[in-house]
Amino acid sequence: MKLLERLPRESSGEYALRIIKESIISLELPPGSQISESELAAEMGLSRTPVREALIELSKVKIVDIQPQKKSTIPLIDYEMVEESRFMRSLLECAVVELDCEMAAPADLDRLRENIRVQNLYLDDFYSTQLLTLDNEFHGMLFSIARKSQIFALMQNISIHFDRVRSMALSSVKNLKIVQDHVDLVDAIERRDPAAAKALMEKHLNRYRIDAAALRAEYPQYFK
Amino acid sequence: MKLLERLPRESSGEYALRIIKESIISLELPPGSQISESELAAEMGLSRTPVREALIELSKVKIVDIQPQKKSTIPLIDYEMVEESRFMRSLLECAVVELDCEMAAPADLDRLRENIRVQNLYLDDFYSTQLLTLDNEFHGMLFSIARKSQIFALMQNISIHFDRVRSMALSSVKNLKIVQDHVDLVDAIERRDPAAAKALMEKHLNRYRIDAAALRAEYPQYFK
DNA sequence: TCTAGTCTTCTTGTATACAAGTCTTGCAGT
DNA sequence: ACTGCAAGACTTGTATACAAGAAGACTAGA
Repeated sequence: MKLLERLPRESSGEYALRIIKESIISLELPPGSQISESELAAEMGLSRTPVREALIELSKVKIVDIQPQKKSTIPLIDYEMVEESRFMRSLLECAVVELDCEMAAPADLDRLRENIRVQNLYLDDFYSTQLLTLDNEFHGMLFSIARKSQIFALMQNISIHFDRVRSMALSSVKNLKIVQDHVDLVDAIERRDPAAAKALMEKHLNRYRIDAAALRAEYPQYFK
Repeated sequence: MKLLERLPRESSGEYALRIIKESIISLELPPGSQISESELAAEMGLSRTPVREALIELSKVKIVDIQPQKKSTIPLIDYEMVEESRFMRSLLECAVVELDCEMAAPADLDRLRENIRVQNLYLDDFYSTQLLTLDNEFHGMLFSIARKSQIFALMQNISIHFDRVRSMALSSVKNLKIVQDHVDLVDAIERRDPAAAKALMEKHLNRYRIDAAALRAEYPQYFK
């Protein structure tokens, strides 16, 4: 478990949630592994309480499996769950980019393009965590512009299933396509072309569907 | 706060969450009111811990507002949030009934019709809680049939905003229409007619949009 | 009278102690 | 050798004690 720095004014609970979430996505807490409130708390230098709160939240979206009075584990990757997560994202994101075509102000487009510019800086970097973060921010902006931030927050939770698979799959070759998708998306929004924007988003999110089959062959121990 | 019976094998935390959620929907914890972990715990005969866990979960979907070290309140009804919630439901439910048209087995249709039959028994009842529960079960079944249960669970959380408004608006006249909608929906699914099913669902969920304006006039103190 | 400061009392946040359930391990009896 | 039971070492669940921050009231001083 990699201990990141604690952000200013971040409560212990928020800190625990952030660290655990990152560790699951980065596979430092690998699928199938057993976890313990006490152990995690000790590693992070906290008490069980905030760690427990974090685990409870993660268990709500089945990214942590709490078996009362027995044990807690990081579930194996359940392809049905990944697909359910992808289905939900696809629906919501497509609807949101359509709204964006009506609602995006010039300043919004500037912010999106600035984000993409930074994405390009990290393109060749092996440390794709940065790129993942920027990607999340990009999609978050699309929701924010359409005044659907709360939905984005909710979706983030179930998307962890998705992100975990993504972090196994990301290669710099793919990254190139992904960033280009973002460019095309912003262009479509600027042209106020909802049909094109929706189609682009659908294609964009579909890039991850193909990966799963190959990954399953490569890391069979992580799959159900 | 109405104390319901504790279900068998229900943990304190689950119990607390259920009671608090019901109390918010039924307006026994009215919008704008201040709440306190200690008070709620005392009323329910529990310690702060499980109550706190429940409040944290509810605060994630902004149906409880926790101001650290200050106070916690039940937020006023925020129409933007209700609309966001309705937007999300509409999108997901419409997509799901389309799937149901392909995926529903005869046994599934039977279970749906049985639920509707019971709905009719409670039609004239003033205690619409029963009807609300049946309605939720009905929609839950639609998700389950399409193998999208996790999405339904997630959606339930943000739907509290919606349900709170619903519980102010439900009248037996409306109930009649709602139950008829359900009948029509199941018919469309049986006919394997996704276009009709989607249209019906959209109309069905739209019934609640109209209410909000009138309610705001009637209960201005509950709105932001 | 007004203002500044402090103290009391509330809140939530965190740590710790204890309860209760589950599984394993080892020992005793057959 | 095998079976059954009991003790212990885990787990998570719950209760309680304490810390820290915020807000208001009250007092002392100008």
